[in-house]
Amino acid sequence: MIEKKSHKERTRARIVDEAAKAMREHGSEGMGVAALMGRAGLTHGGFYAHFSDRDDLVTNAIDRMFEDSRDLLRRYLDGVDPADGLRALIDAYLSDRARRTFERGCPIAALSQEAHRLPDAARERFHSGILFFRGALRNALEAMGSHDPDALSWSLLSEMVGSLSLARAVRDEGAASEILRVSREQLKRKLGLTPSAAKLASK
Amino acid sequence: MIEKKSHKERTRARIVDEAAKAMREHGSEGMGVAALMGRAGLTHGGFYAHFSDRDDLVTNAIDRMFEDSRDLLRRYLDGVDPADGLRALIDAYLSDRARRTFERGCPIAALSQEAHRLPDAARERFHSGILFFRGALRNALEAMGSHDPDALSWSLLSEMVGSLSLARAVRDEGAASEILRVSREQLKRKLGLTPSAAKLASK
DNA sequence: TGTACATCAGTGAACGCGCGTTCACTGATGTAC
DNA sequence: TGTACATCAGTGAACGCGCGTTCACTGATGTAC
Repeated sequence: MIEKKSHKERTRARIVDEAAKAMREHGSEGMGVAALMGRAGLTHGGFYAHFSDRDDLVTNAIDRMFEDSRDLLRRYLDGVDPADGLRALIDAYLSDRARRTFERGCPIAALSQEAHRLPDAARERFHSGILFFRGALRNALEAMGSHDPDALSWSLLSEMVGSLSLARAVRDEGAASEILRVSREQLKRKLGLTPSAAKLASK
Repeated sequence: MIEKKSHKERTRARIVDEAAKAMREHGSEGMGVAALMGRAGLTHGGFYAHFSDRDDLVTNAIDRMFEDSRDLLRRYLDGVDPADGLRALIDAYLSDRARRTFERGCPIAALSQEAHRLPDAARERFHSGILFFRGALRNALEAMGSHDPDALSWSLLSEMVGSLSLARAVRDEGAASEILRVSREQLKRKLGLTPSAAKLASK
């Protein structure tokens, strides 16, 4: 049986989708209710038929962002060789494309520096999202037989988030690309994922 | 001859100091002119005797923050063995104390994720600040005879910034401390700065 | 040294504006018979 | 199938509020003589 969503449910989902996009680009405080509703093709007054207040929306938008992260992690890590998956994930996460794409990018790289200012409920979901993301990395590292996946997963996530944040902050395209390239190489080398290392291992 | 600052210059410096603190905690968009002037012991109307507009202040506050960074880098890296300096810098940057101290913390860890929204002039200074910070790390790595200081300095800065941002975003003190501890250890090991490595080298 | 005056850092009321939120209303949709 | 009615998602005017900014004014400070 196909699960039908009511008209209202679909409208609400559209608002949350737009909020998740806008927050990644303009920050949680930089997204206004009126502008958001306009992007969803509605007028601002209807907002409160869907959410108790703005904080309620922010909380839902955070969850929505981490659903994208969950999909990303599944797409790269589920049902494939964990080393291949991690290598591809690192390349995608630290790509120039990801750097330029704010709307659909990683919520941790977009919002972790303002997480401490999020309303309580939203911050709680953000926290859970970080733990989930790190858990997926940890499991992949463990599956590929890495030593100390507990530590390496935190270190990996730290450099991924920091490198993408730095690359986006820098004003020079060349420098931005270099920052990402360096971290891709350093992380793959550190985790034993370099093509050369793989070739050597298979010989 | 002692350089005397006029009363107005000292007042202006006080406003910029407070702005630099407030922006690191509340973000560049979360600092209001009236609240800021109140913190500096003044009323809001006087603001425009010192700055052309709010953007002008933000630009000056960014510069002010990176002056703190410059002082920090000098304190840890100037006139000491570069490996000792880097080790101490990493321990300080990724300390629980630094994690809790927003007001005087690293501007890159506080604002890089909103740098792309800064007014043009401020963004330019932020960019310069990042290059300066990275340059200091690069020089220290080069001085200690590290291979590829160009790449390692970017990678180091990325993990430092990412780790501190993550540790601040997480809601659990234990997890936050662990994130920092892991990156301290991983970075020192990667750069050949671990006490054990140092001991081994001196034997 | 004392008086008169110019300077100007800082005050505080006021402005237009956009924010989040409320609410009386509209009009399309689905159900009852 | 057609009509009458209830439901309720969405509209748009209005609200109080805090924002950045302006400006006429104050009053402390420093200089001229």
